[in-house]
Amino acid sequence: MPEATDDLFTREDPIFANKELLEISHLPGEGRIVGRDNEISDLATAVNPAIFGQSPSNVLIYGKTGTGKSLCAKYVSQRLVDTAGEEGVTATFAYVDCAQDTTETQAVQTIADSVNDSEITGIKVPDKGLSTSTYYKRLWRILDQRFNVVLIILDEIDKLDDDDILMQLSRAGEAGKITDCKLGVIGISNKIQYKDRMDERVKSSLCEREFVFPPYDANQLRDIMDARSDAFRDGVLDSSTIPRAAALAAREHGDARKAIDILRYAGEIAQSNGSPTVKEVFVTQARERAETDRFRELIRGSTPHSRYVLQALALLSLSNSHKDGFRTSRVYEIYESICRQEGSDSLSLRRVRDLLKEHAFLDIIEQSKHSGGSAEGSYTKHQLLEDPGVVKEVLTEN
DNA sequence: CATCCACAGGAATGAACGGTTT
DNA sequence: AAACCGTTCATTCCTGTGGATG
Repeated sequence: MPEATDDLFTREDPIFANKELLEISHLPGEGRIVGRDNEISDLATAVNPAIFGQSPSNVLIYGKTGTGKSLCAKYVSQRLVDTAGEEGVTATFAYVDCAQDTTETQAVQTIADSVNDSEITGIKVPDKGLSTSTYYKRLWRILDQRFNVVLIILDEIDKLDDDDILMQLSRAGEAGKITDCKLGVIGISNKIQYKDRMDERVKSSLCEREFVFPPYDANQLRDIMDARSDAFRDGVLDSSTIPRAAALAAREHGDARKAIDILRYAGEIAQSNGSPTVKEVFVTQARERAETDRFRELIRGSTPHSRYVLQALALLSLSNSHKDGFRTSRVYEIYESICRQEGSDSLSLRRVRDLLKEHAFLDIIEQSKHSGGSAEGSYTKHQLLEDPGVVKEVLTEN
């Protein structure tokens, strides 16, 4: 609707000039990745052979969330594909978020689907309905048909509930499943201990190279935010805003994603307050909003009972502050009463134990094992890692 | 030193569901 | 239309665990 001149809507955003720069999905272009130069060149040497159509080294990357692991992996892979193309080698890479595709079948499906082009190959990769081995067979066919080299990035590899896919991928060449195509795996994990529970055979082949990404320090975070500051209009950012946000984020976690979230929220708060500039004080409010948003995202899609369990724990933490956790039976009692209140049948104790374990895996709660006392054997205590107030608020929203 | 209790967690099972294939 | 296939959510049964108690 062009050129209408009423003042009902603001047509010029007073704060943001280019907000996409602050979206999590936004991939910074060349020269916009800050403070990861060493990591990038290390990665590049590891996968370098692919340019000549040889097998790239398999790589495992460790590092906490928001340290630029997937960013660098994607960046290097893209550059590799481009460079290989200049050398006349057809290469591609596939990115799998194992937090979403937790099972072997789903992961293979995503890989096959993302490297496929059914117009060229004539191979169809349906979303579901096929057996795992069928997906593999189609994947190998596609790869042999189309590519000389393929890189497979497995992000959050520790969320995978099986090692099977790693086995298959690492042995694909040897077992003669693929003949014309070389395959490299880049695994990304934020749990250092992940390697310990890996199958021995997989470990030796997958961990040819290992890199650890350290958290960003305050200076790097500031550079990262500076690099994206043209998301805002000129002069809108107070000079102290970014340093404040960087200091806050560095002290707490060194997570670049969270830091950028905070910056974006600060801008949105300025917007809704009608403030002409993004003031330093908005940063603190933004941090709180970032927290609740992150938590809401974390439990999105979880079943009602999974929430009740969490709610039970939140209630316990609120009424008994400064306790180092609550044992399963206590949580279960409260959970049962919440169920009665909600008018739904409660699940078995066994099931609730599993639900608690799932939350522990997502770092929403922390579990600790204890033993002692007469007739107590071993038991587990659960403690909320999030702010109980936030948890209760989000869970009782609707 | 065997017993006991309250809890942990593995294994087997199955129903419901949404999809493909032939 | 019937046969398959994988996933998720849940239950039931069963075997460990470990320190105080008699």
